[in-house]
Amino acid sequence: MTAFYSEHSQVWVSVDCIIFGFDEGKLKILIGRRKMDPGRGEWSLYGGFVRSDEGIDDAANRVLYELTGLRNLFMRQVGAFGNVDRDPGERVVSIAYYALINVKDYDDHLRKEHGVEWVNFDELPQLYSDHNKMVFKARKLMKQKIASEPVGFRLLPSLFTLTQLQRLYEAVNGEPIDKRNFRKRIKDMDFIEKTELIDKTGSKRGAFLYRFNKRAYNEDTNFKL
Amino acid sequence: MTAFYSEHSQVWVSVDCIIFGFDEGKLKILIGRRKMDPGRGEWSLYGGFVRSDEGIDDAANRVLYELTGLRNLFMRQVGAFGNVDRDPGERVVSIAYYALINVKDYDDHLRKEHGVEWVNFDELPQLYSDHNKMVFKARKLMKQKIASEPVGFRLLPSLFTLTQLQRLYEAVNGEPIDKRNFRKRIKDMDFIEKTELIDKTGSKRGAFLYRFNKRAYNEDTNFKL
DNA sequence: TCAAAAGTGTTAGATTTACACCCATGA
DNA sequence: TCATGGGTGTAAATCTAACACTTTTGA
Repeated sequence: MTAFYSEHSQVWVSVDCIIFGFDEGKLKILIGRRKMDPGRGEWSLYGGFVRSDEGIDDAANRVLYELTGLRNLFMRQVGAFGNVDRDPGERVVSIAYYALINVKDYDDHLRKEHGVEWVNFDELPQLYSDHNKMVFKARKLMKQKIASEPVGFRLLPSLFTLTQLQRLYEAVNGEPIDKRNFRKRIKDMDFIEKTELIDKTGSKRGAFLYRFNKRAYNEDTNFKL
Repeated sequence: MTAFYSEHSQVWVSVDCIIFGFDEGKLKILIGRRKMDPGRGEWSLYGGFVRSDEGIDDAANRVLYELTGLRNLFMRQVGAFGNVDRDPGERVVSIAYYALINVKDYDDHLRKEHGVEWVNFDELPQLYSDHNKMVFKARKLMKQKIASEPVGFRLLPSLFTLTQLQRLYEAVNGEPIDKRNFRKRIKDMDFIEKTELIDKTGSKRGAFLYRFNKRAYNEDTNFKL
């Protein structure tokens, strides 16, 4: 190690994950009670320390995998949080990431093993340290992202009805959307494919199921909801 | 220190600054030749290590102040960059920040002392380590920010002509703007105040100087350029 | 038979874009 | 006098938002 480095001090670096889900028409996030000191028992995001042999994105992916058993989740960095006193124990800089998952893909048994729960986004309790700040920023970025790229599908099953899709966008935007205008816009998006399958769980009449065609999207390029 | 922390490894954390300026109708950023190993002699962003007794935002502000002698610059975090091998020497996670400054506010003597130069944004050379990635992301965020909040003024003198303002927005967006439509939009923004002062440096006829009124903006709330 | 969700077009208003000429001045 | 940048309005096109009724079917 050269003198250039050694004259400076090192800190711990961790990652914290804001995991968004969508269920029963509501936006949710995954939180749990902290099992260690400091802050034992407080509501908290799930996280972990970055190891010396892994990049920060790799660390976030590892932590997400440990928690959910899922790979290739949609994940984006929220930013670094590094106030001196943010961690009551030691100096820790934490890098927040948000991820979008389909609630149904997450094995409920595994979820309970980790002691985490889906809570409604707008009934979020106070969280450990600066986690509320992280969640706030994650939400803002996620909202922007979903409005400009078709990643909302990551929160739904691979087959979904237009009403489900509308409810999702309503939950993300926090305001109701006109049904006819919404469907008109969807019809213009060639990468949302209608199938011949019908979902009967949401209504007596039944609704057509749609699917997102990633290939068609890549060719397309225009998105605006 | 509790066992909880000590079983994990620490890393160095640094900040790197993408400093945007606007001069002669072009968007510029401030870079210099690295004066230390590793990477001595390569073009690089200006940065520094985060100290154990300062937050990361404080570190960025300190580094900006060291370099420019300016306080209260408009500054935002770009994100954390933490690939294992991003720094050829040791494991360093770096947090990038971008700042907007008025080129004329930066004392040229001080600039030379630090050995940094204003280079045209679209003639950027290859930079040290992952600094090009940082610049790319900073540019994207800055563009978004300037389109949604009136912070572009931070790149101009406090008195400016409408043509200067238009050139700035053109440089940021990378495409020409219709003069009449632009001025129409500006007229609707009450927080851009016309003064009685006239700038004769840009034309024979002279052009009215305008100023940004922050107070009027805060009351206003609507911005869209 | 009726409650509940699915599905479907049109129109007015707002926003955005395109476009061309006269003005004032210093060289 | 002429070259240069400063300043101004209108009309067409596009986009957005508002709005109500019919269909299907299980309970």
